[in-house]
Amino acid sequence: MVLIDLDATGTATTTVTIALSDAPETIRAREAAGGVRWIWNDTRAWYAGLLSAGVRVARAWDLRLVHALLRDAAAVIDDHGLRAARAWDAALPDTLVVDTLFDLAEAASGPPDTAEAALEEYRRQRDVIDGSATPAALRLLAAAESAGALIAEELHAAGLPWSVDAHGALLERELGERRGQALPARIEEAAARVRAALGDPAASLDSQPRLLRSLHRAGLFVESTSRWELAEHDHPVVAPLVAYKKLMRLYTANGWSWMSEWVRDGRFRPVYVPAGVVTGRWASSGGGALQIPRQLRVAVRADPGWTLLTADVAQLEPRVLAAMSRDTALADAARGRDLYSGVVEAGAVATRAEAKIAMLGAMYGATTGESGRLLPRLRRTFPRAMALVDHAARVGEDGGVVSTWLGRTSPGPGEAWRAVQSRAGDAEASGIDETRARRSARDRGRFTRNFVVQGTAAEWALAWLADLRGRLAALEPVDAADAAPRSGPVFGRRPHLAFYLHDEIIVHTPSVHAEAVATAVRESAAAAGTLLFGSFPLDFPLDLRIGDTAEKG
DNA sequence: TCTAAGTGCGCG
DNA sequence: AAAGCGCGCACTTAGA
Repeated sequence: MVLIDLDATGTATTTVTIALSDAPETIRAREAAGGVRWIWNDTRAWYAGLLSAGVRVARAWDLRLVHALLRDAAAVIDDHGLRAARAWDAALPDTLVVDTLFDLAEAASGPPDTAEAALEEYRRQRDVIDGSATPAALRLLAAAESAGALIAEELHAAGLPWSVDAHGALLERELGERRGQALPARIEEAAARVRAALGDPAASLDSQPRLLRSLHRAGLFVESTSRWELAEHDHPVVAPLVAYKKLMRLYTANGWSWMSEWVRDGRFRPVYVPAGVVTGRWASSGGGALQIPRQLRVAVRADPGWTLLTADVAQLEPRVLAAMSRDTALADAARGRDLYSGVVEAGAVATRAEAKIAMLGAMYGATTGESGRLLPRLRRTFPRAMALVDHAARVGEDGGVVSTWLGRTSPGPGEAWRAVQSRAGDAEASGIDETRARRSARDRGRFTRNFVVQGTAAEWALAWLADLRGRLAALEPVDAADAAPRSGPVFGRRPHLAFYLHDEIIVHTPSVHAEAVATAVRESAAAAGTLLFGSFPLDFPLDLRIGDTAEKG
């Protein structure tokens, strides 16, 4: 089930159904001719196999992901029966996503997999978008989402270059030698120090309730065993316990067993889940791709003859907020410099630290503490930006939905939420009912407040990635002698995205292309800003580094 | 023996 | 123990 849209403008379609067995060669040939967009039920199902067969695809339309977007989008006026087509809600189970295309022919569940169903759904999606309140934005969002789905598979196929030696050296330095079943020596030593400080040689350190009781017996009256609370007390057990937790975390989350499970052939290949978060951010499944500790960055190493380019966007979310609210004061504060310094110069607050805390508080919905205290000053200086997030919060508290810049819409309030609110409105509602209702309303308000900003930032990042992907593909591949074969047949000879995390990317590139890649990364960031926000005067400055490791500065 | 929920911590 | 959003994973205990 594959269809080809032969019309680059996308207004008319000519479709061709391709047999699975012919797919790689047919698609390779049509790609070479150009101007093609592949329409398929689920990118994961198709693209992993194509990539391992050495076939790259320029453009696609992921019916499942676009269906999910349109199902919830507030801009949709006539859904043409889309919401009732529940079969498209099903994701392909992880167990069916394998590296060979052909094993998927008999997929037992997942979205519909006939050409007829796909064509019908595609036409419906086009109709829904064309007849919506914001067709241009939704079209862009659908294209960006689909590009993201391609990129997620490509990131997995290429992988992040990972040095087992550097990782192992770090583990030995921090934990000591690996000792089979037994804990490494440094962890045992830390545990012994904790038990000595507790005066309890048998104390259990890995069970939160038991550890808490041990701490109380030793005279440390904390309410939790979290590092934050421990650090506020002056007690001989604090330092060794914090050290123990730190080492144990490294050992269990990213130790030798993580390495042997997730690093294969010099590559870390996490599974990315595009739009896995309601806001449109990506999630990941397996390998903890989105939680790799900075400490482990030393293990990210370019192949010989290759180098790594790491780039992240400075203060992406407040910049996006400035653009979507058309707040020129905030844009002025951000343009050409560190946004937080600009906020200080605008006179809103006294220090950069205050600016950061206040701005994050505005986007997350802080009400108390330093952040809450600084908010009124931010509102005075940047009224439009603050009005946008305040309004999003109010809509959420009232049970409404909010949308990102391109039209991704938040989920509605659940049945449980409504029940809590309506109970508080009953004649015989108790004070507890009212408190609970108010609190859940506020909770939801903070969610919708953040949704519009986090979600629009995710859209900007998708636009950045999609644009960059095209620029990287246009660079000359290197000779076979300079190849990095572990990056796979498609990416072994050309610069490729190797990692992505919300506002940061790592590109693995032949060294000869490093400067060209840096230019491409900068230009694509600028292009993403223009694509989303037109001529609104705001830049998206990057912190960009080139080197053989991907350590952050 | 399985699942769900709680806790804590890593990332943005 | 986070005040203030969004995640995933490891480990434990409680409950069926």
